[in-house]
Formats: sequence, C-alpha cells, structure tokens
Amino acid sequence: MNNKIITRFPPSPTGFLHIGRARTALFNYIFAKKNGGKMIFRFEDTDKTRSKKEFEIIMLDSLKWLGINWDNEIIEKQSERTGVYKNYLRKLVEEGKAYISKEKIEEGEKVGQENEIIRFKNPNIKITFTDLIRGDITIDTTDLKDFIIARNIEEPLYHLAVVIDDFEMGITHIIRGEDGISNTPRQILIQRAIGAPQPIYGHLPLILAADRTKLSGRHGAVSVTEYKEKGCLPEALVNYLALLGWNPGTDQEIFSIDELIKSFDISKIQKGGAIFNEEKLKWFNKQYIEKLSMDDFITRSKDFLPNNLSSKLLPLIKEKVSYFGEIQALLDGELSFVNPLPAYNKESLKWKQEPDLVNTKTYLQTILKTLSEISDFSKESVKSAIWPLAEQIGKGNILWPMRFALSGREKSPDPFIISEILGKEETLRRLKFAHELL
RNA sequence: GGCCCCAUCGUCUAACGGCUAGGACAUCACGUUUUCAAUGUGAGAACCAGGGUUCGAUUCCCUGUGGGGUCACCA
Repeated sequence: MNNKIITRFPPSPTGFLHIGRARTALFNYIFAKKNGGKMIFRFEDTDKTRSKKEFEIIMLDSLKWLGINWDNEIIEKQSERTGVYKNYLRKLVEEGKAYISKEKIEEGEKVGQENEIIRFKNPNIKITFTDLIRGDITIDTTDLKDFIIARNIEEPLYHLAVVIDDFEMGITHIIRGEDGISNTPRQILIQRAIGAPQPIYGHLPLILAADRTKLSGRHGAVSVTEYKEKGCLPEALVNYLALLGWNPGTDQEIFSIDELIKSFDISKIQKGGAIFNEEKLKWFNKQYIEKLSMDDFITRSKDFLPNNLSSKLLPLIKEKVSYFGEIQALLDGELSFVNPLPAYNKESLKWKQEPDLVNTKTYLQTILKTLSEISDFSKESVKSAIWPLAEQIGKGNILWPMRFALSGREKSPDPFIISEILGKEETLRRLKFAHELL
C-alpha cells in the first residue's frame, strides 16, 4: 500500500473519556495498526467555555491506561490554530463560498448583540458517500440551509475546524460514531469548497444503555476513569469494548490488543447499536484476573489492598473478586475471620440437619481433641486429621460447627484454610470458646 | 415531525439461498462442596410482520412496523 492510512482520535476536552469514545479510539487505533498506518490524537477545543485543561489530562491518561497509543509527538489543539482557520475563512469569503452575515445573538450571555457570523453558501446538492460499514449513504444538503461555520473570523466552529484539520493532517480514514453520519454531508461540502480530498468514512454503531438509548452519564458508570476506579483491568475493558459491535467470525472471545490488531476486519463491524452489558464486562475482568500470576495480581491491585494484609489471604481474594474494588467488601465479609471473632448466637453452631445442640457439643469436643494432637497446621494436615471424622459422623455435622466456630459467619472459606491461616493456637481458642458456649 | 441509520435467544453475536439456526454472558436444573463463591454437566431461550424473486428464503428486493441517531453562534 503506497498511501499510508492515517486515522485520528479528536476528543473535545469537556469531560471524562466516555467508554463509547474510548471504543472509537480503539477501533481507529487497531484499524490503523492493522494496515501499518498511524493514528493522530488532537484536541477539538473550539468551545472555549466548555474545554478544560484538566479534562485534557484525564483523556490522555485514560487512553494511555487502556494501551491505545497515538503516533504524533505533539498534540495539536484547535484553540492554537486560529490563524490557520482564518486564512481558509478569508479565502472562502473572497471566493464567494461563504459570506459574512450580521445577526443578533439568540442565546448565551450576549443575547441581543449583533455579531458578524460567517455562513457557508450551501450549493443545495445531494451528497453520496460510501461508508466502510454501511455502504452508500445519500443525503440532500438542502435542509442544512446556509449553515454557520464561524462565530467570526477569529472563531471557527467545529465543522470548519475539523475539515481543515483532517485535511492538513492528512487523515485518510474517519472512523467515528454513528451519530456523526448527519455531520458528514456538511463536512464534505466544506471539503469541496476548500479543495480537500474526501477521506473514507466508517460509522460505528453506537453503544447503548439497557433502555436502548445512547449511553450517557445518567445510565451509571460510563467513563474509563470510573472503571479504573472500580478496579477493572484495562485489557479486559479493551477486550470487551472491541467485541461490542465487532467479532472475529470465530468463537474466540479473549483477545489482547495485539491479537485484536491481527484479527481485525472492519467489514465485520456490526451495523446495529449494542447494549453495554456490565455483567459480561465483569466476566471478562474475572477471566483476566484469573490469568494473572500472583505477583502480577499483587502489583496491579496494590491500590486496593490494605497495607497490613496477610499474604495468606491473597489467593482467596484473587479467586473471588471480579473487580479489585470488591476486595474491601470481601475482607469485611467472607474473609473477616482474620479479625477478632464477632459475637454470635450459639444456635448458629448447629448444622441444619441436627435436631439440637447436644451432639454439636460433643463433636466440637472431638474436633478440639483431634486438632490439639497435631502439630502441622497446614490445611492439608488439618484436613486429613478431620476428614475421617467427617466421613464417619457426617460432613455437615462436623464441618459446619467447626467452620462456624472458626469464622463466626454464615459464609466463609472452608475450615481447613481458616485453621491454617489462624494457626493452631487461635484455632483451638475459637473451638474452645464455642464448646464452652454450649 | 423532516432527514438518515438499523432489525437473529433477555444481552453480545455466528450464518454470506439449502443446517436439528451455532457460541458467549445472564438464567434455571443437576453433580461436586459444611456454607458462600468457584468449577463440571445439562436445559430453556431468537430469525419483527406482510408481500414478492427463487425449486428453496433468517439470508436478496419492496412495503409496513418497531427501535435508534440527528436536526446549535456544542463537539
């Protein structure tokens, strides 16, 4: 291929990085990489009142965190390119392709004031473009009227700035959300007016909320930042996002970003919008946590792990959580047996099939005796000491009271693991306590 | 409402005229477990409707219906 493919990701820094936008960035990235091309990052900040520096930083960080890399060293901002736009604007006016119009401002702080805005002289034609995903799309531009392209010669509006930037940056492929379809004819009109070549368009299906409307803030967690804070792994989020609206045509579901690049085929992108399903994302994340080595698990979840955590709890945590953010709740719940025993009702020590507490007391006595005779308190050792007893008397009859006496909770890991973690002394102490309670 | 886009299990999707319509998440059942989780096995679950085209349509065409997007001196 002699013409290198150049895609772009041009967010406006007016908020956090929305997962829909993150997916758009991802597709631009893997499409470019698949074809040996580049992806350019730039900021569209022509709206001075809504654009914020802090959002620029967040967007950059979010993308980096996801592992989506852009190829330009310097990130251009439209707010710093007004000189460039001004030249095009002047030329368009000189050539009669746009004109200055004195009009009263209808909204905002300066309502009523007169302003010299610049309108594009609409040729009122039908525009047809070929979409990579949807095929030919024809739209009559007449309805667009003479649309406004700049507030004044110094302040271009979105459509003008985008077209000029894409042209000057040599963008060959514009991959964006489906909501961009209606912008396309307007932009093609401007391209023709300034003599820019027409890039190839691909409009991605939208990510929808459960109610089938465009996913937005009022639907819960929608920013990359929120998922990061939940303790979601970036590779899981990327994997899930890629499969929302795209599939490889095989049954493979787990993809690293490099594998995505290898397998990517833009013609396999779906046309209809896809509902964002948190449950499935969660499943992906759990898969990725499972694949982590223990060392990796520790380093990657470190922001979520308390300082004084017993390392023996780590394997239990790793196999239980779907997001790192669940760790604290786990430690406060099922794994809280490492804390001092809570007060509990002695009835709880009774296995559901036991008529009363008479036998339970003797079982506890037996367990106590058995365990006091062994010195190795590894879970295997404790288990081999107790198991014959459980087989003989009944697993529930023995193991339930033992586990409850050790954990003081309805839910917990098995009594052998707890014994190992607690150690012999504390294990015997808790069993003794239960025994005396009866 | 105008214009545009879309339509397979609850959800994400496979199928590129001929199959018992496949997989994954979720759900349910059973097995394993003392509990919870995890895990194993299995089950239920879909071609929006009506016309064409064709020997034959989920698949191609048309219409209807439904859903979505977009209609700023926002991007």
